[in-house]
Amino acid sequence: MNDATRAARAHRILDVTAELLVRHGYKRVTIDDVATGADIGKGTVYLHWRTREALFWAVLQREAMRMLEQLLADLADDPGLALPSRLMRAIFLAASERPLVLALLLSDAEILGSLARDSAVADAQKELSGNENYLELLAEQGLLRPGLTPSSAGYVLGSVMRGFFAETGELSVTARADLLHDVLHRTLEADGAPPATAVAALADAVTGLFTAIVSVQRAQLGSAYQ
Amino acid sequence: MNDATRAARAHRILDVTAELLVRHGYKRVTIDDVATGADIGKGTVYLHWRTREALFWAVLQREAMRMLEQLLADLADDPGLALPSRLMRAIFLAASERPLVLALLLSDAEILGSLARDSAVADAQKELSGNENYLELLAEQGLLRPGLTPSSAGYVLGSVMRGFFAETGELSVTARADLLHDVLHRTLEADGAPPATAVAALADAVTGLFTAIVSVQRAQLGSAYQ
DNA sequence: AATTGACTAATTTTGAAATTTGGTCATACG
DNA sequence: CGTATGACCAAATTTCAAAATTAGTCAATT
Repeated sequence: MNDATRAARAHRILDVTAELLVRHGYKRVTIDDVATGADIGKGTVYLHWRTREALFWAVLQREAMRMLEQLLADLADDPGLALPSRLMRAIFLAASERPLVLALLLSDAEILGSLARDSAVADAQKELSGNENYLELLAEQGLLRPGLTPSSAGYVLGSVMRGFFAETGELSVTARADLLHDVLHRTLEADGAPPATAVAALADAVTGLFTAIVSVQRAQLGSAYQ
Repeated sequence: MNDATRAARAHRILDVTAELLVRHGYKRVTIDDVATGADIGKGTVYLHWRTREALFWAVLQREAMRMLEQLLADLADDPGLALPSRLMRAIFLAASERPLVLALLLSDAEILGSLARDSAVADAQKELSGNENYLELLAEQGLLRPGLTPSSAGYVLGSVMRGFFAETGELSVTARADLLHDVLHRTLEADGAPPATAVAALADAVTGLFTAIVSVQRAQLGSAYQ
């Protein structure tokens, strides 16, 4: 079997697993279900992933990666999207239409199961709601509101993201996303239009950061991807 | 037995229960433990509360009430404390030194047990992190930033409060409280110093609101209180 | 009249047996 | 050949009934 066929099968397995995870939750998805759903034998699943956890984690990684790839594409057209208010609004919207990414960010025990207590999952959560490098970057480019340290800004960013993801009112997703933008813009960013050079530098750095994450994930997915 | 002695005993029971709840969590606190700790018979506990849940709920109510009473005292000296940024900062600080109020706001299942799924608890959570009346009040007094509806402001207030309570970084409690103040001030409040008359009216209304809550709770606590 | 703790019904815990499921690998297959 | 498979086994989970604990009551006691 060639690499392309093998990768296609890996993706079919991930598709089935993702579907089952969203529909039934971590505990109720068995490897037998996955194998049956993908029309293959159970042993074949283990030709791609060593354990059940590794398979489920690969599903989450692929979802997060797809979101990052979309963000990378948007970022290429519009560097201003790298600013925290706009970036977090975009992440909020993109995550809202991806149940598994949402589950990841909300630590949904029903869907994540034992992965909810995994350190890799904790890392991914941090990564997606403002990591340290990103905040240092903002500070370096003078894009942080004067008086804010990267650490304070990080706490605010983390808290606000967590709160907005967790709180589900009657408002539409876009209305909530716009409010998130407002809060972060007024709270974290300096007054006035940011200098285009700083924004460009930030966008480059964010692009590099996201690309690095995507590469690491792609490597971990191994031959299962592409 | 006169009312004062009876109330004193009720408070002793609540003291013991509060202590045990914080130390051991909901599931591990038995009525026998409480009775023994308060040096009375088990039946005596039931002379004050009909069920175990009612006793535990009374503990939480008393804690929340004490916090509100402190806020009412502070509010009397300083009407500006009724503004959302300052009020939520005060609630954040006051709750942070009250483990049971913190558990209430964080829906801590370990400490709240089955109460975590109680509707009265959900109501109390809403009450303490910005209720609807409060937001209407802000709107009426023109203290909300132009463009914000009470419902949008309510969503922001709820999300931000939830996020700040849940997120525990390396920052000190006061640093986090100050950041909470900043976020809410910049996000919810109109620019410039608020008119003293509006602030006074708001403070009066908030005082009325809190007093009403305290009265209701006091009534529910019944002869157990005062 | 107020308090109590022995008592009971209901809930929770325990543990062992039965079932399910993750992971392996000798066999079948193309 | 190398790849895919499902019968197989150990480990984990579920089941279920017996044992233990505990919420709530109330006749006896103070």
